[in-house]
Amino acid sequence: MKEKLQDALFSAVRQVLDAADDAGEVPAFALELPKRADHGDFACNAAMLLAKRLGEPPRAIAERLAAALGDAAGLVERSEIAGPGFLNIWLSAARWQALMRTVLELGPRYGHSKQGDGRRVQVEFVSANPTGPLTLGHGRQGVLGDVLARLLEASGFEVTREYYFNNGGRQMRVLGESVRARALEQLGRAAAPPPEMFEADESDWPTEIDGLPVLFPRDGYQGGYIAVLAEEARARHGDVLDDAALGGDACRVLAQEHIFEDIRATLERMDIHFDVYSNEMDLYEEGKVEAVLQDLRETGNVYDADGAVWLRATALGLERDRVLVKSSGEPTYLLPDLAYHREKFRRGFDRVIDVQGADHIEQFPYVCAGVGALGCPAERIELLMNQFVTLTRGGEQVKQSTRKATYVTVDELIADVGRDVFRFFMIQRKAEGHLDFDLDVAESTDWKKNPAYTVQYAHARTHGIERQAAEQGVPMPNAQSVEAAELVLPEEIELLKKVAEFPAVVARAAESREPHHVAYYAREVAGLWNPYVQDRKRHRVLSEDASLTSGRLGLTLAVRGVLANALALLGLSAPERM
RNA sequence: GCCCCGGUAGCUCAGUUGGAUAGAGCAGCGGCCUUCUAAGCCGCGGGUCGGGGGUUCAAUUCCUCCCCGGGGCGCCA
Repeated sequence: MKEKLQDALFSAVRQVLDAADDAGEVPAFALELPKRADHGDFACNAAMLLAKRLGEPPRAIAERLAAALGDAAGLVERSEIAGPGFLNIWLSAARWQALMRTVLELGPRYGHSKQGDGRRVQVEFVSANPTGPLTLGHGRQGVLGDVLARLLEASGFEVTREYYFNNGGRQMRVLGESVRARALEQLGRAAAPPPEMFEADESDWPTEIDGLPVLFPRDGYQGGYIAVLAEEARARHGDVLDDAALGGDACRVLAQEHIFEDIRATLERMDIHFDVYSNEMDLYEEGKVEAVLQDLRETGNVYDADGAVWLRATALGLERDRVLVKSSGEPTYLLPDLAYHREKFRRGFDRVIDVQGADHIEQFPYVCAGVGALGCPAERIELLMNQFVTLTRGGEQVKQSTRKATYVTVDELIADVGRDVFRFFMIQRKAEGHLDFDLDVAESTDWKKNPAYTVQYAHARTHGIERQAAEQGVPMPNAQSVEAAELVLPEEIELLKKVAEFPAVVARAAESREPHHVAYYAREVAGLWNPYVQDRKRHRVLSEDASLTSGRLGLTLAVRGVLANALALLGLSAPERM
C-alpha cells in the first residue's frame, strides 16, 4: 500500500521537476504516518525539500504536486496542502478491504519479509562463563538476543544463535579452587574464612585458622551452590582432593559441567535455544589462538615489552595498546576473543552481532581493530549493548551483589512471575537504557496492571468472541469473505491503521536492532482493542446486523493476527483463554 | 582526568532516523456504566523535552560547551 503510494508520488515529483526544466534527481522525500488523524493517512514532505532548489515557496510546489498526483489510479481519495508545505494524503476506503484480506491470507507470515534474502547472520549472546547461575543481566541479554534473532528470521535472514564462553582462563581455575576448598572444609581438613574477611584488606587474608589451612581463594566464588558442588566433588574425586593441582583441576571440570547443565536448563526455561556453543578451550586445542598470534606478529601488529606481548592498537587508531600475552606466558582473554571472531568470518557469516553488557563496551573496538588487522571485514561486526537490570519492590530497589552472591537469579525470577512476564519485562525497554524491573507490577496477575497480561488477554479476547460467535451459530469470515465496508467508527479505523503498521514495525525493529518496538506495538494494539471490546454500550462485535457483525469479526481476526504474530516474535505464548 | 549510556507529565517510559499542537500506561480529578471472561467506559488537568550556544524553512532528534545519575578506564573476564 505504502509502496504504491511512494511510487505514485515519485512520478508526481518527477513531473513537477520536468515542468520546471529540472532534470536532476528526485530527492529522497519522506512518506510518514502523521500523528494526527486530520493530517491524513500519509504525509509527504517533498515540496519542502524542493523549495530551495526551485526557488519557490513550498506550498506552491505542493499545489502542483497534488495536481500531478491526482487520485493515483484510485488509490488516493483526496490530498491537502497543510502547514509549511506538507502534502497530506487520504487513501480511498478500499484499502481496508485489501488490508484485512492480506492479514487473513498471510496469517502467521503477516509482518514478515524477505528483506534479508537468506543472508547469514550470527547473533552471539548470553555467553556467560559457567561460574554460577545466570543473573538478571544475562536474562535480559538472553531475551534481547533471542527476540532480535526472531526478528531477523522474520525478515528473511538465516540466523545462527551462538553462545561463547571462556573456560580456559583464571576465572575457571578460581572456580575449581573454590569448590576444592569447600570440599576440604566440609571434611574438616581446611578452615573456612569468615565472611568479614572478604571485606578486609587483601594483605590480611589468613593462611591458617586454628591450625587448619585456609584454602578458599580471596577472590573465590562465595555462592551457596559451591557447597553443593563440593559435596559432589567429595563423592567423585575424594582421592585427589588433597592434591592442589589434581584436585583443583578435577573440581573445575566437575563445576563447569554441573553449572553448564544448570545454565542450559535456565535457558530452556526462558525458551531460548542456541544453535552453537563455542568455547575458548577448543580454540586453543585447534591451534586457532596460536595462529592469530603468529599472523599478528607477521603483519607487525604486535611487539614485546616488559616480558609481555602487546597488540599495537594505537597504530590502529585506538586509545592504548593492549596485552595479548601476559609476562606469565598466559594469554589475556583478548587473544582467544580475536581467534573466535576470526572464526566467525571464516564460517561465512555476512553479519555478526555481539550482544554484550555495558561493562564490555570498551573492549569491543579492540576486537574489531584486532580482527581488522587480520584482514577480516570488521565493519560487519555490530555491537548491541545493553545496560543493567535493577529490581524494584514497593518503590525500593532490591539490593544485589554479585560478589557476595546475594543476587536474584533468572531461575528465581521466572519461578516467581513466569516465563511470559519475565520475557516481556526484559524486552520492553530499549537495550541501551537501564531496565527497572518492577516486581509489584510483574507479580500482579491483573491484566489491566501487568502489560504482559494486557497483551495476552487482548489476544484471548479475540478467541472469546469467536467462541461466542460459534455458540450463536455466526460464521467467522475468511480472507475471501471478509468485508471492511461496515467498519467506519473512528476507533475501528484506528485499529485498522494500527494493524496496517505492523510490517513496518517489524522491519524497523529488525533493522535498527531495537526489539522493544515490538513490545510497545503490542501494547498499543491491546490498548485499542481492550477498550473497544469492553465498550459494549456503543458497539458490539456480535449484533443483529449480520453484515456489520461479519465486518467486525473480520476486524477481530485481523487484530488477533497482529497480536499473535507480535507475541510470537517476543517469544510469549498467545493463550486462547485466560 | 578520559570514554560510553541515560536525563521527556507526579511515577515508569515511547517518540517512526530533522517535521505540523511532544505521546502511552499507571497515579490524580470529574461524569457515566453493570460486562462478546475478570470494574469497566468517556472526558479533563498536567511539560522551560536537564541547561546555554550553534547548524536550517523546520531541532526532543544533528554539532558544541556545561550540570546530574549509572557504567567503564588491569599483564581480570
